Amino acid sequence: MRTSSPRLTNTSYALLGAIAQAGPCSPYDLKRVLARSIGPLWEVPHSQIYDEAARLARAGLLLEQQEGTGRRRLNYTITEEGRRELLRWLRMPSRDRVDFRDVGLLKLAFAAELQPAELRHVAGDHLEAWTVLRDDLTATMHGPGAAYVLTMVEAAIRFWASMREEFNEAALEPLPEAIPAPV
Amino acid sequence: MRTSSPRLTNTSYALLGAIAQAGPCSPYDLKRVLARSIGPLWEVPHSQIYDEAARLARAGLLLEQQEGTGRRRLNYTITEEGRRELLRWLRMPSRDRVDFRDVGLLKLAFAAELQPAELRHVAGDHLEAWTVLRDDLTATMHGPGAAYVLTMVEAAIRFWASMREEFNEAALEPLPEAIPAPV
DNA sequence: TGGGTCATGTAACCGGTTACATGATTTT
DNA sequence: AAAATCATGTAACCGGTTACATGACCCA
Repeated sequence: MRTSSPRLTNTSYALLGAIAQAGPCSPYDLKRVLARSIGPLWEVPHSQIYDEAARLARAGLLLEQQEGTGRRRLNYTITEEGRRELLRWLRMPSRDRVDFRDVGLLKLAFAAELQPAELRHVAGDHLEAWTVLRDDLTATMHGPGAAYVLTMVEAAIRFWASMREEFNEAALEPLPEAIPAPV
Repeated sequence: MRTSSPRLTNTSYALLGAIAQAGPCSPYDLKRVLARSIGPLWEVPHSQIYDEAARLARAGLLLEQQEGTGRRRLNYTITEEGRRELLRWLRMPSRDRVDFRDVGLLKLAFAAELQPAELRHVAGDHLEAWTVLRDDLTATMHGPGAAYVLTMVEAAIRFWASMREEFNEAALEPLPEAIPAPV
């Protein structure tokens, strides 16, 4: 049992946490558990789940077992060592940067050359996208993480809504007239 | 001039936008412009800026010129084609997923095994980190993106603050007594 | 029993990260 | 003129993404 693993990533802990939470899992189960607890703002593609689970098994943090019959799929169980590592990480201060990668932020930052009407359109676009996202995760996410993510999503929705209003008004206002030259 | 480029990434548009906004730039200038407009929630390491700027130049979207004297550093200017591509992207509906990768979300999702006191500690940790981040970006970020990011950061701060309160109260409450057996 | 979706995997590529390294400027 | 920091680059590695592919199960 290899106990010295080549550095665990956040994805590693996501898997450890999911298995600790849900019990023995197939990779597909893991995908579903993660969808419920982490949600669509931090997706882990299934191909990565296969890789990462195998890696964690090699590191001795998961136990890998293959079904003897039928689909012969792999099943993973957390080991005592895995649970210890998860708890250690949970208690450890978090030092990682937060990433908030939203194309809306990029566009906003560099949209100086767009007309107000175009900006309103951009804002409407993103308002729509965030609203769809909210409905999606309201339906699919559960647990303590959901409340956090919802908080953030609602904040984004309020922001884009007010931004659209702002440019609505801007678009309705007549363009500033040239100041008449004093006689 | 190669006009068919191998797919532009968000990072590509970040650089295009930065140069459109700030005029001719050295890679180091770009780093600073991005720090101001995109901020610390979407960092682009300087090594990547060098690579990406060279790629954009090969694609004909930036013009690369080397100083003839002194440090002989590279300077980039946006081309007409680059500006067109930037505008095209700005006007295009955004289809990319938003990524919100916050270790706090992970810990929250899988912290079921922690004691209330430990959870309070986690919440305090993240409240502190987000507060530091807010002060940082208040001082360093400027432009329309800053307001958006601030909105999100303030939401996170409110969330973690209320979460810490919640577990404070939980910790203050006496543990539920065993119900006295009826006589 | 055939079509669709669920489930499971493999493989190649590449953007991005991390680490190394050094020259130019500024400060003390 | 030494130290510190600013500025600039290179290079290797690897996690993560994308694309390919196939077998099992369900339902009409």
